[in-house]
Amino acid sequence: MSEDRWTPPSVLLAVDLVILTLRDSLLQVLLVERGVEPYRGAWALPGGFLNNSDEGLKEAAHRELLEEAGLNGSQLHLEQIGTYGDPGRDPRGRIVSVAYLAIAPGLPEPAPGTDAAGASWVPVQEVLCRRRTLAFDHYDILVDGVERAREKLERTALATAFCGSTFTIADLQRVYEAVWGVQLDPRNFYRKVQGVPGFIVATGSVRRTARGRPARVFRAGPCTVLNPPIVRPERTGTGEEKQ
Amino acid sequence: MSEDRWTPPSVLLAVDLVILTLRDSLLQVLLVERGVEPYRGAWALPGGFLNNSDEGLKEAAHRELLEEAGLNGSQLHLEQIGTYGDPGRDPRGRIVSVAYLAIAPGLPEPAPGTDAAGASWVPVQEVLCRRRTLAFDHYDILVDGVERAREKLERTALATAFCGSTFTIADLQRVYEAVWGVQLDPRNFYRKVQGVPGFIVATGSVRRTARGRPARVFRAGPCTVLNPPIVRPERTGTGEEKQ
DNA sequence: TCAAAAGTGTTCTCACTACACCCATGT
DNA sequence: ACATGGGTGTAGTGAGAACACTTTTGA
Repeated sequence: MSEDRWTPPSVLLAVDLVILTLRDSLLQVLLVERGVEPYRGAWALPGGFLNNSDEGLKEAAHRELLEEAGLNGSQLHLEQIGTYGDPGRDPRGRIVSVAYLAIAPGLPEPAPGTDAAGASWVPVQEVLCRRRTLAFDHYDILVDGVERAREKLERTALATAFCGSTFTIADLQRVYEAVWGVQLDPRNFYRKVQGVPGFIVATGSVRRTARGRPARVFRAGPCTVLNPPIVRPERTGTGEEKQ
Repeated sequence: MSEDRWTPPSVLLAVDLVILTLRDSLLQVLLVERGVEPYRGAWALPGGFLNNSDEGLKEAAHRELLEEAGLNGSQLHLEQIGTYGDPGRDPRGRIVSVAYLAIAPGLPEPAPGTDAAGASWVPVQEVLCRRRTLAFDHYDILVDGVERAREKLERTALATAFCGSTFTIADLQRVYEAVWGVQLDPRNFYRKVQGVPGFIVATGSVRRTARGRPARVFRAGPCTVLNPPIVRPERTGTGEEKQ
């Protein structure tokens, strides 16, 4: 505990983003193609270094969100996943990265044409199945981020962050099904979601679709913590746990 | 994404520890009395700066665990809580701190006489009730750490980390009761714990106490994830939710 | 009139709670 | 004998799964 006279080493601090959304009823993540070494040409999570010494961590995450994905931070779910600081995780030197999870409502446009032209949405399954590899330890970060999202769907109103300002219960169900990778019974889901006080509130209007009865339209309610929770069905050992 | 020619600012990286244990059937945390400015004389979580640029984050946590608490890291639960990096959280300058949660079995000796003489175990309740204040943002870190421990008791075998290598089911129950701050039915707890395959395994021997029937002795089983989980009884609104 | 999607009612099952009860020990 | 804590049996309760059924729309 002799912290006098000796100056501790300083490290470079970066922020990486796991930005999830729902597109074509699929859970997708925003990836960028790296334009510089190392891992030039490989896919990676969007991110970057802290701007200056006065920038907060979450503040930096918001800035990267805007710069690299064109997403305006306000009214967008953003939470810290964890910090990844193994020496050797970046060949450039000692770089410690704080990872954030962001949830965006399904955007109509596929990729941001703004700043990072190489950015595009990729189905999470493609990465998880190793059909597409990521730079650095970004695979681990993505896995942790997705798992975080899966957990939080159970007990928080995170699912509404995937939807726009209004949505139907079927929309919400598609979120749960895509993130969890399961099929849910629409009838039971309907009642379960309605049974959580303050989770969703009806707007009064309905939404017409191609066919079938129009669905009531809802918006996110005041409750952020779900009580009772929407419990994820347990993957009863089909043998493909780790796959 | 113009990361050429411009060199990003570096920050000082520290590691802070929330070390929890069970003493006198109370959840306690290890605190140290600060010997230097800032916050000289105040209580704080043990921690310190990274030793050098090649030291891993978890590695640094293990080192601090040994240096400040005299706890040998091996076979000791240690997991990352999160990273706290608000500018201004430390008056000395921009210091980003990665917080770790450590769980130790109840030690017979109250405080480590080793290195940091000012260290001592303090009931978590005393801090949470603001009867004892902490330096920096260590109160927030402690709250997050305790909440993490509470959550993990439900679905992982974390509770066994509070016990020694062997324990009785009543010992385990005391862990759950202390961490959650609730009372549990011993009969139902007994069966519930036994009903989780691989959670605990009987050693065959029994432990005699002052009075009553001797209890069977167990040790931690191979399973780290509890299925079915030990569900925490919900605090049915006694009105003191946020307090 | 039919298909398709929204929304409702009802049964069954299973896990958990509560508590009565038996077992093994020290005093 | 009896107090104390360990361990077992069992009925009642409540939430969720499964699924039959009704409602409302477009074609």
